[in-house]
Amino acid sequence: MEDYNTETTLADHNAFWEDMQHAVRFRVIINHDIKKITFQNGLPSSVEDMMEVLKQAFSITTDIGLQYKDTDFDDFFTLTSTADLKDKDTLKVVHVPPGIIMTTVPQECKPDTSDMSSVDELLSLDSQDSLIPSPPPTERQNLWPAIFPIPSFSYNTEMALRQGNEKFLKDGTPLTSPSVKSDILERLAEAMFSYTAYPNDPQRAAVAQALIEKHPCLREPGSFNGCYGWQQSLKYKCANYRSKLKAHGNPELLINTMKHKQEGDRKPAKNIKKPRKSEVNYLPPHPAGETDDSLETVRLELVAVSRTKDNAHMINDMMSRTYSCRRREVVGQSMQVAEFKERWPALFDPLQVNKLAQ
DNA sequence: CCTTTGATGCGCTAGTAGGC
DNA sequence: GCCTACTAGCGCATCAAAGG
Repeated sequence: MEDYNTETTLADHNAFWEDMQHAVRFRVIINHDIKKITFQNGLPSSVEDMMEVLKQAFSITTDIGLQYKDTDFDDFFTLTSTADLKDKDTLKVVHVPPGIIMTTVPQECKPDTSDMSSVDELLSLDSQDSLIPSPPPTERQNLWPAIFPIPSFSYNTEMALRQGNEKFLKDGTPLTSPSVKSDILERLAEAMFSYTAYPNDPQRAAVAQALIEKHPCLREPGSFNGCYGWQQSLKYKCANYRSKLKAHGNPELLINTMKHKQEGDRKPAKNIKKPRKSEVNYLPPHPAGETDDSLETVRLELVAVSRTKDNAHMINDMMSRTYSCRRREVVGQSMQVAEFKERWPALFDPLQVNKLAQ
């Protein structure tokens, strides 16, 4: 996420604020980013307003929920009132499916897992407990929305669009600007990627349609549906965007590169791995500071520890650390259950299964 | 009726051209 | 150097026709 002058932007949101008080500061966790935010003149009166302010401040384009860290339990709870907050509290931004309002504990916002039966699907479960690490950047909990929400663009682009729309309504002149187009494509690709790394044709068409509906000046005069060019550009952009993320080491995409395919599978279209419906944590990165080798050592220790008694806490910790390894084995190597069981005996321990099912 | 086969279209990665 | 646009070569899913 880009750097952001939070306090300047917040000044624009005075309309949200009621009771003017002294500055209140928060530590805000967004995926792996940890930010600071200061409310100079008191807090928004409602949680919804608070979410809006945070979304604006941190350029979040998707629907979010808010959790706060309770000092008694030392754990996160869903925020139901800004009155629960005090200076220097920790807030956590969680992504929720559009239309779902979080009014209770976070576990109830998990995706539907009632039909999950395989080990692969079992491992896909997210959890707030200690078994699975905190959400990685690639986690997806939002299903593709019925109506795609067009995100906000850069300040320059928004200004150009505002003027462009006014001109379009006056005389029908479409807006064509390479820099505006580039910014729009980048933000749309980012927004689509928050739902899926591989948007299909109907999905891209829906995005293009939503774009020209929101910004009529982007409608293409010669196009049969007004946005076919945008559909094509989004297609190219999604592919180029994936290439870019690959270069940055995104594990979900790296697994589909020729280099990372097994011998004999090194063809572009062969054995492409995509997340399944309802799947989250598809291929999370290793925890900070961990490598394949270091985690392999942990796995070997885990196998040994699994044979001893009174080790639940240690196993929990080690299973948590090695979660990303198991995802790689399940997704990348299509391992047989028997072999998987041999490598990860603790996973099949009743205690661990209960933890996953919670 | 079921299975196999071939045609077709879509979408993937890697690589590249050309513009800025 | 980064971007969009494009191509080559390929795998995969789908579907209709052919064959047993």
